[in-house]
Amino acid sequence: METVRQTLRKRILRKKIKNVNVLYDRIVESDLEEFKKNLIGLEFTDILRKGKWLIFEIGDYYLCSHLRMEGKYFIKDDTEEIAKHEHIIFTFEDGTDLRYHDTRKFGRMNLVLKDKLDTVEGVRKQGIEPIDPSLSKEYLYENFKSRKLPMKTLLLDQTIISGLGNIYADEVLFAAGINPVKLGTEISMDECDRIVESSNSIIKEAIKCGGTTIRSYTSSLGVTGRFQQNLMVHKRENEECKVCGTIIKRIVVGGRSTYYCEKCQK
DNA sequence: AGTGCGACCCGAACGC
DNA sequence: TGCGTTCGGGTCGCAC
Repeated sequence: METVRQTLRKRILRKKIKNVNVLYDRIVESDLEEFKKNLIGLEFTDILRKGKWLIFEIGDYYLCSHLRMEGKYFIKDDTEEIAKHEHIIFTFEDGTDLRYHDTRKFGRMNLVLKDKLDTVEGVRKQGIEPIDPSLSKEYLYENFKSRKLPMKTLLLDQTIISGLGNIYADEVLFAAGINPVKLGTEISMDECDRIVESSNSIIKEAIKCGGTTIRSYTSSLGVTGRFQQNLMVHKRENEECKVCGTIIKRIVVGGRSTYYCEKCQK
């Protein structure tokens, strides 16, 4: 998401919106008519990010956008035909479009006045980012110690740590040497410290790499990440652990595919 | 209150 | 150059 933010930021700021075309209503959670009308004539002035939410600054508003599993943004000439799965189209006065593409239609957008940002529940409830220095072992310990849920599930809880998805959660647990099914109630202060360190270094490195692209087709704006080369466990079922050679296992935790090394992760 | 699980969608990958 | 089934980079709501 940070890669998407940085790339988009270079390409769409200071361009006046001439038209907004919504082809699939349910993506827009805020009032649809306001969404279609209020953005016309305005320019994006900045793009922020909170966890996996992109937050476009525009006039008196924030446009909050969550891409969920497969949402992507493309910039195209406005003369190009609308492709399948392009659901929301912002047309700029310079003849280009910003197009939101989402195969599974899971993504969501909310247009809110700036002082109402907290009314977007998902945005408001975000926890602390791995790259935020205020993420501490004490904070994690307090949030984990009473929870009878597997650590894998707790790392995916965006209200505790903000921004870890299924890939990075597996990688953080591997780097921290923690078994994904270990319960929050069983976790030590030292393990929390390792989660702070691992999540910070993994996310920083992933941002440097331009993110992770697993499925081989074009990602947002045609940008392809390189972090998949650094993956130690995720999507590596039946392959050897790069540290100890043990065969990587795949299990399901909280309904999510989970990859781990049973020797390295106790 | 906290936890488990189906729903939301669709295409790709898989099994036969 | 089949066809049905399963699975998934995420989150929410509902049942228990």
